[in-house]
This record gives sequence, C-alpha cells and structure tokens, in this order.
Amino acid sequence: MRMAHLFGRTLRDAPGDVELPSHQLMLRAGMMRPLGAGIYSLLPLGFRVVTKVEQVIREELNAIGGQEMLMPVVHPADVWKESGRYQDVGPEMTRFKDRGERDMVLAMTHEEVVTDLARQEINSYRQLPMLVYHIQTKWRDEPRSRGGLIRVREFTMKDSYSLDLDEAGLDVQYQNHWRAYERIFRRCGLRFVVVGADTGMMGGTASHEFMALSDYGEDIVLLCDACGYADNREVATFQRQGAVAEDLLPVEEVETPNATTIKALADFLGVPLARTAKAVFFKGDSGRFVFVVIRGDLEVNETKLRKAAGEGGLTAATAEEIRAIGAEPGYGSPVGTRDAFVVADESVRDSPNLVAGANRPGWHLRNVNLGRDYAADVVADIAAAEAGFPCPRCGAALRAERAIEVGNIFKLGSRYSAKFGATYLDAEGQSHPILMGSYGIGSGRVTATVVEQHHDEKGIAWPASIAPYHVSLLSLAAADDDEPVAAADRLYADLTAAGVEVLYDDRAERPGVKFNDADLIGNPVRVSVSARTLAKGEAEIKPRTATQAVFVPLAEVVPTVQRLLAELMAPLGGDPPA
RNA sequence: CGGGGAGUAGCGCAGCCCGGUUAGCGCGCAGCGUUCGGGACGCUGAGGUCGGAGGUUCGAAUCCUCUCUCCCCGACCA
Repeated sequence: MRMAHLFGRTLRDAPGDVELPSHQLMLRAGMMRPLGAGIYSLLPLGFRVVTKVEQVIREELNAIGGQEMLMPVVHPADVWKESGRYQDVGPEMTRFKDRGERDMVLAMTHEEVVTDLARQEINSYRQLPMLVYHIQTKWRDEPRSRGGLIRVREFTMKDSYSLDLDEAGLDVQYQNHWRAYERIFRRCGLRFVVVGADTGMMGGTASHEFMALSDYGEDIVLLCDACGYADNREVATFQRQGAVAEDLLPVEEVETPNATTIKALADFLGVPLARTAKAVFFKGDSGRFVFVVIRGDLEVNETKLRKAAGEGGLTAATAEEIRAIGAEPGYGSPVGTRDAFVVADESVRDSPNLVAGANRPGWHLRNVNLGRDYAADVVADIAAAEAGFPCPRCGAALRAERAIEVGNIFKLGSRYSAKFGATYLDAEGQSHPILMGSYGIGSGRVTATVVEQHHDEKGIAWPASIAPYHVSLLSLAAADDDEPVAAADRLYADLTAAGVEVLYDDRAERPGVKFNDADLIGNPVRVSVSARTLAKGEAEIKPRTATQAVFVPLAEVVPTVQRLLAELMAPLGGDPPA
C-alpha cells in the first residue's frame, strides 16, 4: 500500500480528552475514528489488524472442529421472549418495532438464535458433538462506554457455541476452547491469565475468563504465585482464620461522638478494625432491604452478596430507607432493627465481642455477638479478597492485578436448550436436552488490549502476527533526487512479490516525519533507502523494537526481511509470511 | 442514573469572569521558493452557523434559560 493514498491520516496530537494509551495511539495512527459514544469506524490500517486477529481466531476455532456460520444482527423478539431474557435484560438491549409493529431487538449475543437453530437441525445423538461459531456485530447499549475500543457499544465478537450429548462431551469442548484461546492470545502477543469467574446472567455451571494484565483494566484478578490459584475478584475467596475462642462478654453501650466511619470508630476506641462489625445497607431488586454485617477490616463483595441474598441486583440504601428499618446511618447495627434481610459474613460469626453501632447517633455497642444479640438470615462468605490475603488453596499471600477481559468461556448446560426444546434422541429413543457451551472473544477489544501491552513513547509496536503490514518502507529523498525513490519502488515491488506486506511511505515528506509515522503505526520492520544508504548500495533495516539498525545490500533486503519476520513470528507460534 | 469536565477551522488550544469593528494562535491543508536521516523555514492563501434553540441588550463566542453531544470518575456490565 502506498501511503500517499492511504485513507486515514496520522495525527500529531490526540484529542485532548482521550486518556487511554491504546485509544490515543489508534486515533493518532489513523486506525479508527469515533462516530458516537462507544461507536467507531475502523479505518484501513485498523481494519487490517482486526481482520488478522479474527483470522487467528478462525484458524484456532477451525482446528478444534468449529464450523463458521453467520447469524443475524436483528432478531425478532420472540426468541428472546422464549428464553426469558427479553424481560430479564435491562435497557442495554435495544428494542424496537418493525413496520408491522412486531417487537424486534438488536443482537447482544446469539444464544437464542443458535438454540433456535439447534432445535431445527439437531434431532439425533448421531449428530453430536458439534461446534458452530460466527464473527458478528453485537450491540449493547452500555450505560457508559469508555476507553476507545476497550469498552464500546457496537463491537465485533467471535462467539462459538458447543452442542453436546452430555457433561463429558461439554467438558471436552470447554477444555478445547480453553486450549484454543490460549493459542489465540499467545499468537496475538498478549500476556494473560485465566481466572475463575462469575457466571452472571449467562447462567450455567462454570465460567472462566481470559484476562490480559493491564493497568487500565476494568477488572481485578487475584493471583497466587505459589500455587497458581487465579480468580476474578468477583468470586475470589481467601483463607479464613477460623473461629476465635473467647468468652462472650456482656453488651455495653459506649459514647462515640462523630465516629460515623469504621476507621474513625476504631481510632476513637483504640481497637483494631478487626474488632469491629460494620453494617452496610442495600436495597435489593426484589424490594427487600438487605442488611449486611461484616467485620470492619473486610469489604463487601457485591457479587458474592447478590448470590447469598438471592438478589439479581443491589443498590445502596438511602438514609431514609435505613432509618425506616430502625437503623441509624453511621451508627448502624443489626441489633434491634426490623424488616431487613440480614446477611452476615463468616467473619462476624467467627469473631466474638465486636464493636457495632447502637442505632442512635453518637453511640456504639461493645461485645456484640451474632446469635446472642441478633440473628442473621444467611451467614456466608461475602467478603472481598484483597492483595496480601492468604490464598484459599495454599495460604501464600495473594497478588491483585488489574486486567482486561479479552475472552470468556461458559458452560451453559441445558439452560437454553430446555426452554427451547432443543433436544436429541439417544440410542434408546429417549429425548434429552442438548448441553451447550458459549465462548466469546471481542476482536476489537483484543486489538486495543494488544496496543496497551505493546507500545512505547513513540507509538505502537505490533506483534508481527497481527501488524497492519509487515514492513514500513521509507523512501528518504530530496524532491529532486529520483534515486532513492526508484530504489524504494523496486524494493516495494520485490518485497510484495515475495509475499511481504508493505506499507510504502512514498509521500513527499521529510525523513523525520516518515520515521515518526512509522514508529507511530508500529509495523514490526522498517526498511529505509536514501542517498546515504545507496552510496554503498544498501538499505537500512530496523525492527520496531530494536535499538540498532542493520545495513544490507539491496539484493539482500528481501531475504533479510523474511528472516527477521520469521524470528519475530516464531515466539508467537504463527506462520511467517509465505 | 449520580458527580466532575469540555464543546470556538481537520487536530491542539486562547478569547468568555469584566458584552463593543472583520473571532485569534500553533499544527495540519493549498500555492511558490529555499531545505532534505528523527515531526524544517520564508512568503501567500483557503478554511468558522463560536454545539443547538430561545431570551436579555442598541450590540452576544462572552450574560440568562432550556437542550444536544463528547470525555473522565462512580453506579452498571454476558
């Protein structure tokens, strides 16, 4: 591609309000442009990268037996009503009516459609297992998109769906995806970990997320370097110290002016946070008031709490709602409150004689004990794991890292097939629901995440496997000097003929501009010819991440580039260019 | 949805508080000339409904009201 006619120019400055490195760099490099909040056009350079990522995905999915297909992006609402998600999913699903006043939706995902297809196409055990996938646009009207391609409303996702006879078959496909995803992300040059995850509203029985470590990640993962334990913070657990044996002391009131936070309370009384119980108040989606009691040194994990309380969603309770159940904001405790569903963390069961609120301003109670002074409707693990907490498996200190979710795998089981009547007949003529799995990778998010992990102050440094082009070819010449241009033209032809993808900067720009743009765009190898190199019959070759360039005779450029590319590709596990 | 910030030329910004000819600067863009290995220089030039609507005023980018959009934090999130 000749850069003079490339659609999409580079920018010296990113828009001032853009902060994420990948967002800035992909805008500056001319790879994408915003159309609206969370809606982007991919320009040719960016589209080439995403296409390559998708090709990697395609190859690895095909390798585990995937059959590529294509399902629609506009769905009649009927299938969503059939699964129940038409009612369950909130405003992030866009609903509209067609001209015939029929309810329609924009696809957020494709479980419904694939299950509808499965019940039409599958009826015998002889047909299973199967694996189908597509790479298709999704629309999710997120309350807040952010960070360029990391979190958008319209995006392209590879979603695959496994169809199996039984749990054993589902396990195999789940493991196949696990391995395929590891290969995909390795080939894309991503550093990642696999963590256990919440199944969320996908339901199902198991879920893992592929998390690329990044300071700008929206998720937090907890990792154990000693034994390899890894979980999303939403589900991460930690070793508890067990019940403390201590005689239960009588409750006594203590005046605690202005001690409305747990920290202020502990400081005022001179007791450690772990000797206090804090109350946290939520209103559940069901309308119940959820009263949480947890030891003062721990934080509530809302995902765990939602499960323990059996609530689909939770919002913080208002001061009026708190007073309505007989509690007092800042001085709340479950002692003497009413009309609340009390969820206690295991920590308050195991730690006797805690300081808790007295439900009147300026006063707390010493020696409050679960069971004696108040009852809990549920006692469960609802505490958030933190860095430094003991690993649930081996006890070593956990490490916490921010991460971007680039892929996930779910066991759906019969959640959809049962509702849709997607069944097969076994060898005895018995009907069984097909067991399903669902597996997703966002190709645009993968692309942006690669940039997060592969850039420097100059620009992007693409892994060779997914770079827009293999080579940036620069002709460095004065306007009246035809020699370097002619030499670069020949190299462009030779490299292209050898199967190397070349972005040829043939613009009438000064050397500095071309160097800077080449660094910004980030193709893995740069080849330059100028009067200076031609004086010795050479070209300059420099990998994007190398500090030193090499000079080779013009005739050696093609083989040298091919060798360099092969070296750059090798650790990525992909094939070098032909 | 809550909190914060911002909409002035393709991009980055100033001007606004304290209203007053023709709305500025840098980059980019076009032309000419000089330059030519890490974002050159000179001259000339094109490019603007100052996000939109309404209002106040002799006069509004500037003041008031409403509204739209974008960004950041939070809530949310398969």
